[in-house]
Amino acid sequence: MDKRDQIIDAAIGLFAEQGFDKTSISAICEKVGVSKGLVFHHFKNKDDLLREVFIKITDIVRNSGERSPAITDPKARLVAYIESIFTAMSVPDYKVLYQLNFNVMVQPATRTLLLDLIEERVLLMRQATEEVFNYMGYKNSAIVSQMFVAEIDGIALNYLFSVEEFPLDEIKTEFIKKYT
Amino acid sequence: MDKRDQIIDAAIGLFAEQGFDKTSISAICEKVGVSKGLVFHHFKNKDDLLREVFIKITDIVRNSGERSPAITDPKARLVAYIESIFTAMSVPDYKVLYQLNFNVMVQPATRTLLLDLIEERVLLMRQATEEVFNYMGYKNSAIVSQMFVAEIDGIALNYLFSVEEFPLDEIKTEFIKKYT
Amino acid sequence: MDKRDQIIDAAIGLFAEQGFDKTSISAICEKVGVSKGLVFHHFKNKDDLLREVFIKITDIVRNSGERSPAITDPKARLVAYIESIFTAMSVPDYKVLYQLNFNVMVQPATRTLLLDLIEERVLLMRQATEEVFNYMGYKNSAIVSQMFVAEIDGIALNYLFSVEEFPLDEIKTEFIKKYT
Amino acid sequence: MDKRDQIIDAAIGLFAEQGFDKTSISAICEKVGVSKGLVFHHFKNKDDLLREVFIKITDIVRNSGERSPAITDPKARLVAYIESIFTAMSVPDYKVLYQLNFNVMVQPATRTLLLDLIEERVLLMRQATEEVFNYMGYKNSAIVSQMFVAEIDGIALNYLFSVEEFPLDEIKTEFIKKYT
DNA sequence: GATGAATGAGAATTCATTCAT
DNA sequence: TATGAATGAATTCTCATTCAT
Repeated sequence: MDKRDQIIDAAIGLFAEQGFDKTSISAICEKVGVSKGLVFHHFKNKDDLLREVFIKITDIVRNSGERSPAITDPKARLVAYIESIFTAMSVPDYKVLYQLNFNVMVQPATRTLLLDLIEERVLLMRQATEEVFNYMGYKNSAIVSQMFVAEIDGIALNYLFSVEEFPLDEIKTEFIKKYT
Repeated sequence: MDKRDQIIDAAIGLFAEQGFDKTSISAICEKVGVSKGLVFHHFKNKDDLLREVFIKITDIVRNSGERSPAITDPKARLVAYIESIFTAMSVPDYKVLYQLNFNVMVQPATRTLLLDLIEERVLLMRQATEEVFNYMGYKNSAIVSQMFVAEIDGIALNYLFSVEEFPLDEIKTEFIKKYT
Repeated sequence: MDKRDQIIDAAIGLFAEQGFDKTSISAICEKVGVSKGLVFHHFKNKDDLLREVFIKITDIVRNSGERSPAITDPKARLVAYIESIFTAMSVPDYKVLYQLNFNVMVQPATRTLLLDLIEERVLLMRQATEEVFNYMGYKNSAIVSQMFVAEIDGIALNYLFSVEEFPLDEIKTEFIKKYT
Repeated sequence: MDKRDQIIDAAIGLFAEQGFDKTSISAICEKVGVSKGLVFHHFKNKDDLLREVFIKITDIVRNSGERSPAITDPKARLVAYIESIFTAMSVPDYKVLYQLNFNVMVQPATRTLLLDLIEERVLLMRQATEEVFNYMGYKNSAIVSQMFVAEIDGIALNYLFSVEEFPLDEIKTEFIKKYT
């Protein structure tokens, strides 16, 4: 794999684990085994690297979402949708992405930096959700899906950052019940 | 007001606005008009200051929550509870606290630092919520209130950090509908 | 002497010897025996240090110029004036200041940075010169003194940066002859 | 034109505008549209490039000076000589060369690097000047021409780097008057 | 001739923290 | 309590230069 890609991947991991600010370029270099110079050869600065990281994550999320099979029953489709989300949340590889996501959205500095990319991603998720709710015949699907997305965010947040064990499965069951 | 308290207050504001990492001790000193020496006279180090900040916020939250009047009707009580939460969210003074809260919880370094205090606060909120659901006769009030808290978190997150305008009132209405 | 002043003095020497760009903060620190941190404690950044250096030099020049005795004969006064300038040029302590001066004025980046201070100093010198020429009864003393100052600059430049030996005394004699 | 020549030309422009130190090889590459590798293929290092730049400028100056027509009257010849110098100073294309010249002569590092080339050029100018003064019958033409060259330098310096408008024409008139 | 990935040395700057006063 | 000089470690970033292709 390309050194440039290796750097991005290492950055994804470290940014997620330690946060953007607490991750030094040196740490990334050590992980990949390249010089600091190379990072600045490929990326204008640290902020630029973060943007590229964010773009790559969005791509991963986008591509992973496309394998939903064609389910015709509206209710079954919603259930499948919710389940795919909860599954993604608990896959180790994806956990990291979620963590990074929150990290970056909540931090004022990084948030500003990525505002356009965040907006793009939010839209992406809202559209996918709205479609499902439309298919179920909701009249106020716009509001409902905005709430739905928010709630999923909250559950992910509590799951990923909970102090004690988080009963994801029970929550999922309850969540599905509420929406069907 | 005590210089010590002034420092804590300034820190709350700056930590919320810029994040813990991006806020330098110097910036706090400038805002309050004291020397760096004084900050380290009152607080062992920057981490210690953050803990004091977090403790003060928990106190504010705790005290603000106690003025709920005794409502006897279960459903009305839940509605009042939800409404008090949504109201708190939108009061400017409290917004800052929420922001700081997310900031600190999502950042691995600060999260570790405050783990015990976070746990205490989470418990506090969960108990208050569980009581309301118990009163409504929920059998699985433990799970439901955990989900409820998570969802509130998500809504707060989306409200506070949304790119576009967030329709808090419509979401509130929909949210109440779902739980009653 | 104050550490701050020591830093400025060391900077004057090194900036003159090596040029502003080629002088690292580390080099200054080594010369004075302080940490890099201290330099940035006293000066906002390297540019700021340069400004303080320039201000100090202007002060030195200003104070050194005031000891001209009251000579009544116009011609004698001009000669004394020219001689004081040529003397200053050749005193080792002052040589450094001249060198730094040229260095900083010719370099686009530093020039821009110091524009206001340079202007102030140029005015200072022009006024002193114009007074002397006025006293001699020149009608176009404005132009003549501007030319005079320019010529002095040129002579200093050639003297300070000449490849071979520069016959300062002969030039002085010739220069005086031309103006009297 | 040769890529090598294009690089030199771009370097002349950038070195003059920003100074040698502040001009990165990358900047030159961008301007010409070539890779960094190519620059180091043609020039041993950045210092070598500067030498080539200086050599090219000396050539330009040398060639431009040769078109002086044969004037027999000594005084007229001096006036023509002075006028050709003042004219050169104000032609935009030449201004850049003068600027670069000062830049490089005053900066200790570059000065050392180019010492032999500078000496050659200084000699060139001094000889041309001395010839004119000899033709006018000056006995001490060596000293006079050294002073003359210095003064011209000073006037150029003040003209090129003056804060306010510099009255080049009036100065020229006055300058000619003084020497005739 | 020509490219561009890769390096390594060094630069400015930031910042928590200590300590003498 | 209160100040502010002083430190040292870490961090981002720049840049000339090399080298395989």
